[in-house]
Formats: sequence, C-alpha cells, structure tokens
Amino acid sequence: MKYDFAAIEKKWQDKWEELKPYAAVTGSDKPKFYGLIEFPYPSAAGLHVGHPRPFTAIDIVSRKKRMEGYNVLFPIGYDAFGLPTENFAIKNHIHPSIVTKQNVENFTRQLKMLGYGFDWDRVVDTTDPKYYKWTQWIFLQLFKKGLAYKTTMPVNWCTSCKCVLANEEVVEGVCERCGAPVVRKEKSQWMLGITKYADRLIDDLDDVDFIERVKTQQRNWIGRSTGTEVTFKTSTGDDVTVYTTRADTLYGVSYMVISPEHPLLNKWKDIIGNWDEVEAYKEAASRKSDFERGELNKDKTGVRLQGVEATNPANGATVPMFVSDYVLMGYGTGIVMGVPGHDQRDWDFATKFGLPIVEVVSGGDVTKEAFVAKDDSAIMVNSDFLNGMTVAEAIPAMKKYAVEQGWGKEQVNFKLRDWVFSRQRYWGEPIPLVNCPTCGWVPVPESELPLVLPQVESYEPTDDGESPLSKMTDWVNTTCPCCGAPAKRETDTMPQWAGSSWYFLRYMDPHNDNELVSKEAEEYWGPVDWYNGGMEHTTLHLLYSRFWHKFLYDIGVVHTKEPYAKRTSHGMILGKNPHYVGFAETEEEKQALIEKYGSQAQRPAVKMSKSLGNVVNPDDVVKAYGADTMRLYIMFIGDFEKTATWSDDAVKGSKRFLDRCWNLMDMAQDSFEVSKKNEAITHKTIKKVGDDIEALKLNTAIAALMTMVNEFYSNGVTKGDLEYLMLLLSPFAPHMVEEMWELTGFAAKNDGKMAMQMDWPKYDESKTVDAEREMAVQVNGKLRSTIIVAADADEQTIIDTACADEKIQRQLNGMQIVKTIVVKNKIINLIVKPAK
RNA sequence: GCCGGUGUGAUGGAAUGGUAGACGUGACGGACUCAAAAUCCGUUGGUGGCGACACCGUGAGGGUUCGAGUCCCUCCACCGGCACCA
Repeated sequence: MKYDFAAIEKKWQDKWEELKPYAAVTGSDKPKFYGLIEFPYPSAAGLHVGHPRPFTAIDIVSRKKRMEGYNVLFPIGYDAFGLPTENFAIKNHIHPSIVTKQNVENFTRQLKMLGYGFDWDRVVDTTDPKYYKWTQWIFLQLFKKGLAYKTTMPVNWCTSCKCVLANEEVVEGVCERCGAPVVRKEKSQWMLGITKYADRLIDDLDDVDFIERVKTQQRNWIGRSTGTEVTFKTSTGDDVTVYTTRADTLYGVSYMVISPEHPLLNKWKDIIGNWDEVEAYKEAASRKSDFERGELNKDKTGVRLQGVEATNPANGATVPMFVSDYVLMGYGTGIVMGVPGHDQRDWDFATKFGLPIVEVVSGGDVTKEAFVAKDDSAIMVNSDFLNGMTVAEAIPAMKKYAVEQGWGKEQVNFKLRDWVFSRQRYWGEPIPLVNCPTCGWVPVPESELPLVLPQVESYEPTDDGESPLSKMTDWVNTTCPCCGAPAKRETDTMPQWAGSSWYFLRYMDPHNDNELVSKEAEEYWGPVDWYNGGMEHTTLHLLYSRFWHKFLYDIGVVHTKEPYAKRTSHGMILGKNPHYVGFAETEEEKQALIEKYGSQAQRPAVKMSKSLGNVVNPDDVVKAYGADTMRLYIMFIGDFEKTATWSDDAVKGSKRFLDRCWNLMDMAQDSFEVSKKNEAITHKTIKKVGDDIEALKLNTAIAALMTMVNEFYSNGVTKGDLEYLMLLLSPFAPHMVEEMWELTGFAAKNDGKMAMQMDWPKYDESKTVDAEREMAVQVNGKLRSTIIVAADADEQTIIDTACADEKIQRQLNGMQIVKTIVVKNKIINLIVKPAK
C-alpha cells in the first residue's frame, strides 16, 4: 500500500476540525501546560519557512505533554497592526483592514495545512476592536498610575519625505525609502515609564528559566551600573553634578564637559563670554543626524565655555569647562568629568584641546593612550590618600569620603530609556485620550472603550508629521469627558509592540467582554510554562511584555510577577546564496562574483529574499512531500538554536524515513507483543526521544527514531514493536501516524482512540542496556582494541578480558602495567611502561 | 571597541572530559528490473599497505589530564546584537 500523504493529511485535518482534540479546558483537574509561540505578523507574502521551526517545535512539546496527561493550552493569533500592512495598503489602495483580513485567512489556511494542534477557538487578532479594547484599557491604567506621560523628545525626521520615521525605518542614518538623511526633530510624544521597572526587570530574571543568552542580553540592554554622583562648584554660582563609575580617578580630572542640549547652557547665556560660538555649536549639534553624531564622528569636537570654571571637590583644583556632543544628555546627568589619563574618549578630547593628562592609575603610558586597566588590581598614584590602594579599594574609599564630605552620593544608572509609545501612523490602536483646554489630558471613559479606529479615506502620512487621524476633524473634535467643553482627541496611535505585550493573557480567556482575562482563567493558566521566540525580540518584545505584566501584577490583574516561566530561542532558516563563490566553476567566475557582490559572495547561506530568488514557500514543500515531511525536516535540519540552511535535497531524507516507517506495516508480524530482539532499542529510543523533546533537541530525537527503524529493518518487526514507534513518532508526524494507527488495528483495539490520545510510552531503565557491552581499550591513552563484556561484569573481569585480548597482548609485550582506569560501560585505559 | 555565539568528512550535522564523525544528504558497489525510477543490502575522514595493521585528523599555537572537539591561556576567521552609556 502506498503512503498517499495528500489524502491522509486531508482526512485527519478534517477529523480534527470536527473532534477538536486540541481544545484546552479552563479549570480541568489535570495539570496544565501552557506552550506559547510568538504569534505571527500576517504579511502579504504568507508563511515563511522560518515560521514552522518554532511552531513545530512547541507543537511537538505540546503533543507530548498531552499524551503525558496534561491539559494543554497551545494557542495561535495574529499580531496584525503595523507598518508593512499600512505601506502595502497605501501602495495598492486597499484598506489595511481588508489587507489584514486576507492575510489572516491565508496564514490560517497554511497553519492548518501543517497540522498544528492549536486550539482554534482561542484565536486572537490585535486589530480586532474586541481585542484592542483591552490594549487601550491597559494603556489607561498606565496613564492613571502616571506611567504614561507626554514629553517633547527628539524623533527621526526624514528631510525629504518630511515625516517621522520609526527607528526600524532608519538604516545607517538615512531614510529606508528615499535615502535622504534623517535628522532629529523635537516632537511631543507619549512615553511609558519602563525605567521605573528597570531594577525589577533585572532582578526577577533570577527567578525564571530563560536561556542564558537571553538573560545576558536583557541585562546588558537595561545596563544597570552603580557609581557615584559628584557635585562640583562652578564660577557661575550653579553647582554641577556628574555621574562616574570611577570615583577613584577624581584626582585625574583636568576639565569638565557639558552636553549641547543641557538646559544650564541657556541659563548661563550671559555668563559665557563666547556665547555666539557656543550657540553655533549647539545649533550644529542639533542639526547633525544620529549617524553623523555617532558612527562617523568619533573625532571629538567642542567649544570651551569662556568664563566658566569648575572646582574639583577632591583637591580644590580649578578646571575649564567645555561643551561637546560626545556627552549625551540622556545618560547620567548630561555633564561628565574629563579624566583623560584613564578614559579613551576623554584622552582623545584632551589631546585635541591641549589639556593636561594626569596619571592616577599606574601601569600604562598615558602620554600614548588612556590606560584603562583590564582588572581592578592596578595601583593608584598622584591621588593623595588613595595612593597605594588598588582600584578595587580606591573606588569605595573615595565614594565613602565623598559622601562624608557632602559632595557625593551613590547613584545607580540605567542605559534603558523610557519607551516612546506614540506613532504618527494610521494602522495602530488609537490612544484613548482627549486633550481639553481646561482639564488637560483626560482619559476616554472605560465604558466607551474600545475607541474604534475610524475609517478614513487617506491613511498616508501627512507632510507635517502629524498622524493621518489628525485630518479626520469629525473624529478629532469631541467633548471633554470631564467638563464637557470642546476638546480634541489624541491622534497618534500605539506602536506594534502594544498588542503583543499582553496577548498571551487573552488566550486564557479570549471571548471575555467584561474583563481582559478572568481571575479564574488567569490563575489556572498563568504563567506561560514555555515560550519560544526569536532572539531579535529579546530586547524589545520580551522586555516590553515583562514590563506590562509586572504592571498588571501591581494593579492586581495577574497573580505572577513574571509572564513566562521558561524562554527558549530558535535560529533563523537561511537560503542558499546564489552568488556564493563556492558555486563558481572557474577562477574568473569567482573573481566576477567577488567584484560584484563583495563580502556577500563569501557567504554560502543568506537570508531568504525575493530578489535573490532563494525563498522557499511552505505550500510548495507540503504539496511535493506532505506536511509531515515538512515538519520532520524543519526539526531535523540541525541544532534548534542555531541558524540553519534550507536544502531541497535533504528534505528527501525525511520523506524517505516516513516511507520506511509506513512500509514497516507490510513486513510486520501480526502480533501485538513486543519482540525480544527489539526490546532494548525500543526502551532506549523511548528514553532518548522523551529526553530530547524536553531539551528541544529534536534533531537527535528524530535521529534516534531513524536508528530504531533501521534496527526494525534488520531485526524484523511485530505490530507490537510498531506501537511504540507510532506513539513516539506521533508528535512529529501526526497525520501519518494516525492513519497507521488505524490500519494496524490499534485504534480498534483501544476503543477508537487516536494515537495522540494514548499515554506517552514509559521505558524501563534496566531494559535500555544491552546484555553485553562493547568497551574501548586504550593503552597509554591510545585506542588499541575493543572488547565485549557482560553489562554487569566487575572491574577485575573487565581488566582480565582486556589483557587477554590479542591486540592488547601485543601492546603489553615487554611492558608492565603501572595503572588501570576503568570507566564502566565506556572505556578502559591501561598505563604501561617498559618492564625492567 | 564592547557583549554574545560559532568554527568537526564532499555536505547538513552528532558526541554528561571516555571508541570523533551518530543520523541524514551525496557518491560508489550490489540485488530487483528489458531498462529507468522507487525499494532493499553494503561501502564511504585522510595517508601508507595485498593485508593484518600503522600513522595523522575537530580554525592556529600552547597548557591541564591516564585521556581534550569538550576545560584553561594566547591568537585567527566568521555570524548576531549594541555602540561616545562617563
């Protein structure tokens, strides 16, 4: 009988649609398991082959959990607001909501095609007013607690399109679309106070099971550092405070620098002797794009403030003050102390402006470059009472002294900035606030949520950088919910990150019109037990959603501090690079490729893209080989965490394996007993596959199943042996297994239960070991022979057997054994030296 | 520059400090076939040897160990992220 995957997959998908074996039951007595994948952005291009990698992996985990008796929640939804849809809509003159609807339908078809065990009754869509009602509700709670505030801040402004760009749209300092330079422009923006949660976002990482890479990246992104704030007196009458992590270098300060945006500069307008020059510098700095200011311009520039001097509180020395754009207004206090001896940036600046360079930590040559000690055991010099101390001792000593003297205090700083939450775009959740001339910003009453995104004729960005909604005067003009006077709605919308910051909560109770999630559902399902997603979301989505969840915890909506108990990450799927030099036949071709594509030509694999023609469409794969093959291959492709390259050839291997499984039915003896010959491999495989699924090592789990099948081919097989193969394979290739389960009579035998409804098989540790073991025998660490010994042989028997081996005899000739090392079931090492 | 990761046959990739290359592609040989495909059975790291075997081999160089792909040190290359964060 032939394995007709197309018919079989259709048959079982229809059956699942009808029977709903994947429905999650809130409040069941079974232990719960909540497996989560990052919900996709429904693009016009459809599912990419990258999507099935995490989806299949967590599907497999979820299926195994179900068989182990868990009540499983494995949901799916769509993160459908966002720029690509909006741009597609503008270009093709179709309303974004229609584009979204079409894309969601296509994604749904593709996901069902792949046989995922999603609970399709719990689908969420961030663009559904019933959903974003609660996104808006959360925003209002943030607003009420003072965590959402409006402030003027610099945004990316395209000088040619005359519009605000998201950071993602700025590529190397120029506009992604038109290539014109992008500059900073001051605009009023809604912000969320994520920095208030910075400490908790770092500290609570200790309590969750995230892969270490993710934790490190989050910690680095938040960037907590503990240092000292030191206050200097200045000749202007104002004191200035600097932040430093190197209080030990205070005796090495030879100048001060203030950021061009610092408000004190304007205050000092009349004091600064060369104000014209300073003002021109400020002006120039504001005109610079981020790119010029950061990437290109590592050259230090600046202007000395005539008539402004600061006094070093540590030694009373008077030092000049400069304005320079290498000091950022957004970090620390916007003013730094210049220690050119021990900070390379300060050294560059001091060298350029001819400022003194004082050595206060010994070990380098500060006339050549700044000495930044790798460890903190270097010794202090030229530093009064710190002399002779190590850096490690000097930092706290100086800090303590500064605090005692009243001009210093300990200070913790973060790199993390507050979250810029508004977008001047159409396709997002409207921000539910009204601006009243008398009452200020007033929330739309919760009873009026959702504040529905109005239908507009034109959703193109405006010339003045205002949201497209601002042109909808009917919608914009409203009355103040507070005093009833005429007022205007906020016309900015929320960023795409809003809807995705809490979607996992909605899955728990997706049809609830009265609450975001019911207490009962949240307490039953929360937290997410296992969340898998891409590394690219580690610093944005993951951090934002942890922040929102902590806020919801604080206001009593959820019962756990952290949303996700466990986080894993998958690698990207790349395509073959058609321009790779390795594919060139001749030397000339190679040279031509390198000339044309540069370093791109050196990479065998690159991201899939239409222009390279290396995109693989899951539809085509499923059509040619079936969904089970697709699922199996994408798991077998390699280490789940690493990037992998798609290979059309290798897909065949997975198909061949499924064929081999299928064909076993023809050769199976008609007995429901496990054959003695296959007992060891069966127990070994149950163990290996189970362990590997838990560790997400699905490639080796599949390899183990292949080994099992290979043994079945050489040992012969019974239906009883097949039962275990089917159960183990069921999470990977659910369609084919159900068909086999039925054909081999196991369905009938088990009251019509499907394989996926059976218990996950258990193994007997004692049966996973063969009666006899092969052991390697080394002489002086070099492999010389292998021996066969009984699994329960004692050490002496093993040594005797090894020494009796013919090849070992030859090695031992004329030698005496001085030491033996025996590692049970693995290896024996005989250490010998020439006999006297 | 900083942080994180990777480097293993022709190739994708396996290896709790314990027989390097599991499993899969590809290639080669055989069976079946008029033939091909499919399928099944073998072989497949390199060098030398008819052979038994011997030597070499996990980016480079050192080290620790009875034993290192794995641990430590110093480099090199590539990938990802951040980048004047005081």
